[in-house]
Amino acid sequence: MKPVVRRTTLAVDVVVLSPRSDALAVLLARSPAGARERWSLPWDAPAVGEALEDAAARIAGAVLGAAPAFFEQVGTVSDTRRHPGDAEISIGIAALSPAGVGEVSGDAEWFPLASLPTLAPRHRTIVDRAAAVVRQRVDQSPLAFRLLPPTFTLSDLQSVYELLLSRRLHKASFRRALQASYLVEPTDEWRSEGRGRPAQLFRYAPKKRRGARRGVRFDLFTE
Amino acid sequence: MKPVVRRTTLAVDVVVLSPRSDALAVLLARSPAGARERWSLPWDAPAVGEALEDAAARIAGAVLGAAPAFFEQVGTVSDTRRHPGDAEISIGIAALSPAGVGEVSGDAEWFPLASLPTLAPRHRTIVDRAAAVVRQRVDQSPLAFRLLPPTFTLSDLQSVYELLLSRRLHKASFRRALQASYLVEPTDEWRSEGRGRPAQLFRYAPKKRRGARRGVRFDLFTE
DNA sequence: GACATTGGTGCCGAATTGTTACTAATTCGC
DNA sequence: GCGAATTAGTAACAATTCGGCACCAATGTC
Repeated sequence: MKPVVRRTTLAVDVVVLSPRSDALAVLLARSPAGARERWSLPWDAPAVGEALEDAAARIAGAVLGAAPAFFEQVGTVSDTRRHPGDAEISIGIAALSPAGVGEVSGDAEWFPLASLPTLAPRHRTIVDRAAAVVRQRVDQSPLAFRLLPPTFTLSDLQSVYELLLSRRLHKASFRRALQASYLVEPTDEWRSEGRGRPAQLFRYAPKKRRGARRGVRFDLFTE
Repeated sequence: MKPVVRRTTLAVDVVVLSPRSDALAVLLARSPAGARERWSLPWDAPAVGEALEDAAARIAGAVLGAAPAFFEQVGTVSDTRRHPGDAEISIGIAALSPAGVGEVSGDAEWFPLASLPTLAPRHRTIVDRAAAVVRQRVDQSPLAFRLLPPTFTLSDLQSVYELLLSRRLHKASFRRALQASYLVEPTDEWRSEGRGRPAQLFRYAPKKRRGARRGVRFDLFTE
């Protein structure tokens, strides 16, 4: 039996994540009148010939006012859970946007991940997958740097990691590991945030990594 | 502007991976006459209402003779690289099958990852992504156990990890880490492989994991 | 029975990690 | 002005983990 392709309906659903007021937040768009839920993820169909990440950039940009800097697929779903546009197939894409970037239009709003409004069931699934993927990949990929502006303090960076991992980290250990990784370099600027000692600003500038081959870590299993 | 879904053509492309003759191998199907390449990944469209992993199980099962035990999406592609059935959208799914399982039909064959025949460009992309995803997730998910039969020796397990990671591991460290993880339990069976001391057989039986919270690992970045 | 081969463990020095404590530079309140 | 509060950054130490080596165990081969 020769395989054949099938025609179906398709949507790209984008989970824009950004640190807002000390929590990891998702950008939701107000649904058009008559929808079952008041809020939904930004979504649309990709244009003909448009790459999926380009579609995600366009969709996120329309709501955020600026295109996020980083995209990652978090899974394609085809189950029976309802999609706002009744697409059979949804491609879920996480987009990371630095804190403070973008001018959210009146039809959109940031919601902390921990207190989302009701979403269409498929959108709820995609948000959960996006959060899981981001948390899983945070120490294999420089995701945290995509949630920060080009220059940042080490305390900023640590805060982002604490948001993503949902736990406190030890300052000295964090900085020691970062130092050893040659991922950041200091600038000659300093930021004064009001009270406290001013902090030096760093930028993400990964250097030559000598192969830091480590043993197998069985203790990182998530299932 | 209200978003709308778009109709498109869809295929599920499956990368069946299994250790065969001391290498990680991919199962390829002989292409029908007239195709540009002699070999291709097993693929088909999902049936209406069929979940993607179910479709992957059906597609892999038809070629392998037995359904693999584990599936994981490795990315959906919509670029212009050619698909054997000219699908606009391909959903790539990795399937892991234990060594020795299945009776490959005459129309299929195992190829070591390192020496694949020419594939349609999109299939080549999907194979590369599958290999990358499996290698990245090998110490976050019990993938290696899905490439082994229900009982196995610790040397078998270490060999699979070495195949997946493409490097040698230290025996004592490997076993120490495994011991501490409570992922396997011994059976009372032993296997004699000809020469050498017989090895005890173990089975995958993950126990209560006390939260082994570790620090951030900047040295695992892959890009 | 010596030897080769594979399985499995004990031990030790080196490297890494978690923690506590300390110093540094600034603002705030008086 | 000056000490308390606050945030940044580092030193030093103890505990743990890791990699390598050596060794013992059990089997087949000659």
